[in-house]
Amino acid sequence: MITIKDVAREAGVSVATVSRVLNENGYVGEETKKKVLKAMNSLNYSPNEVARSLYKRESKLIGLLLPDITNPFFPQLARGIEDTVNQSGYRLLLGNSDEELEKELDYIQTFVQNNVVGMISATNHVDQNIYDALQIPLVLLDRTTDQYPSVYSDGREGGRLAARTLVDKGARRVTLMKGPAHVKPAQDRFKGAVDVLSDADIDFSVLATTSYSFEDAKGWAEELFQKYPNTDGVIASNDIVGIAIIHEALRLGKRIPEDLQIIGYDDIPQSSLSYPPLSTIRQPAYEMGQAAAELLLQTIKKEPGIETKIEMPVEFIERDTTRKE
Amino acid sequence: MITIKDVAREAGVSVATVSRVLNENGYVGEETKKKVLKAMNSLNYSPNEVARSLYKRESKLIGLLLPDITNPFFPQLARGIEDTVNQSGYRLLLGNSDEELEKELDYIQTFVQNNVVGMISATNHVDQNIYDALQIPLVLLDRTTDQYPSVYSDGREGGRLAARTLVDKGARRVTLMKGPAHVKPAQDRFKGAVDVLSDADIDFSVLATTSYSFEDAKGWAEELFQKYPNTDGVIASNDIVGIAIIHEALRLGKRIPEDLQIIGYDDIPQSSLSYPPLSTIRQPAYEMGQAAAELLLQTIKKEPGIETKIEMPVEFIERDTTRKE
DNA sequence: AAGTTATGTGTAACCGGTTACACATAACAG
DNA sequence: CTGTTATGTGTAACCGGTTACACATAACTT
Repeated sequence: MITIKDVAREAGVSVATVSRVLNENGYVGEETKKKVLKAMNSLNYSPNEVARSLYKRESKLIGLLLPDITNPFFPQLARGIEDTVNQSGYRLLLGNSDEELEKELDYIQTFVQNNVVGMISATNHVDQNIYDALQIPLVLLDRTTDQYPSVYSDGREGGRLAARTLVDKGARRVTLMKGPAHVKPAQDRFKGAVDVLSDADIDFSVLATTSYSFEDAKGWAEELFQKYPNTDGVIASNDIVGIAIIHEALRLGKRIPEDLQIIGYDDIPQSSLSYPPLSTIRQPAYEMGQAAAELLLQTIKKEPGIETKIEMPVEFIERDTTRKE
Repeated sequence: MITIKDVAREAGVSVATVSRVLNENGYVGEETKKKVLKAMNSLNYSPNEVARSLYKRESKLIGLLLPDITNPFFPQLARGIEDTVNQSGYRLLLGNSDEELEKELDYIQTFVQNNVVGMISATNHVDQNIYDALQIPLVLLDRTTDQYPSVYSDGREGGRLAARTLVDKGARRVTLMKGPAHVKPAQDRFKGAVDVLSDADIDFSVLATTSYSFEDAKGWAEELFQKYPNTDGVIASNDIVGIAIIHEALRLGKRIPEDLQIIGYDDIPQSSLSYPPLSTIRQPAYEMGQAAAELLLQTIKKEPGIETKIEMPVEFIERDTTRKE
């Protein structure tokens, strides 16, 4: 491994001078600078981040904590974050918590031990005050509290939008799927939809689901039609479940959207590829990732007067599982 | 920040003793150990990884380089890796290269600068000898070369299996979709399929695709039916494209699998949720991730006589886009 | 011309761990 | 009872960077 000492020797200067050239700070003579640069080049020097991080008590790493990257909503978030922080030279330490408090705590500890500059968390144990003692900038993503800067979409409004759309488009026996109870944004959507459905002159039933996994999605879809075979409008807890419902409905010979309208949530990439393409409430995942990353970077730089709560718009994406005018 | 010195002072011993307790090596008296443990506990001490990593020239981080986590095949790989390395106390530094050499080099440099213990790479510039100079254990995933340990599935056989299956099930005008030229495993599949199709008494055409992205998938599907409207069997370059083809075929009023059979590749989770569910060649992504992680851990521990090339089985998953007997 | 400020460079302390080495004492062997 | 080995603990060097500080010289001021 080539160290700063090797470069110093090669260039005939002290390590301090090499460090100054490296960081472009302090005074360095023009000629000296050239010599050092040449030495770095010929030795193929790459400064050790760990040493820098130790002295500065701050690495160029950002901790990213997700519930489960296997859920298609999150890869997009992650890319939005990665692409943004990379531009400022930061890299990601990734952790999946599976919504388990213990894993979450473990990852947070790892992040701290590695001197991360900041953290972005899209998990659910924020209410526990596990982040409080930390002196590290934190941005919450896809959820919000008073305490920390956060980027989220208006779940309540998304839920309302879904319900309003379905009612407007003529659904009269609506089934509302409720997402896992411990997933905060899922509850917001649910409440939003209940707001609207309660005020409308229609029947509706609620089906509670306890996970977002692919394996279970098919089961929720089956349960849905067993319990409520006559429903003519489904508000799915997310797009995966929505796609599973399309699947099951077609299997049962229902016509979409004539017999049954379906509306998803998230707008994951595969939603436009289903047949019929899934109408859904879009959360702009990539952009949310970007926004969270930018907010974190601003917090790190201690930029004054930054907006610390960024609410992203939700939007109805009309495709073919809802009726047209 | 609580350091080892604080603990030493609190326990009334030297830092060396604290370190010995921490690492459970060297001699430590029973009583002393208790005192130190108590001090650690009461101060809520968490040792700084960066300092350890500097001295040992080795961190507890593993670099993971993927083409694009947004492609649904990769989150599963990533989880397989993460879940496995976590058991040995390692964490992941994640990078997406988008198959760009420059990003790949950047990430490799970052990994080195952070003293990673090992790297897992699923990207394509392995032929360039960018990994050669590194003194860091490397495992290739989803591709293979002579030089490095690797975990991959038999693409050639997968391609053959897809073609053989389609021919057996009665397709007579097969369209073979060729994946991006720079993606090695895609070429293997292609060649395998060509092997079989060339030997069979059937017509076939080739449609070249240049990306795996969701946005483009729909375009490939459209192009497919414009160029080869009478095809009765499609070997898709992967499941995303396969799902897009189902979508387009249904839109055009084709019956699946009566008029058109489709076979995908990968078996991503959403493939079973399409309608009709997509028949496909399965690569066991999660298990491949696990295997790669285990192989890397063994390499790190310098376990002797380990198998360095692990070929995972491919398997035909029969669903409803191919005809049954 | 003397005083002040700007520029250029090196020495050594520091970041928070790990460990080689020195030293002391206890346990054991013959 | 002395020599050897095992056990327990502390001091200080080390990992590879960054930077406070000291010092020297050059460039301005007035």
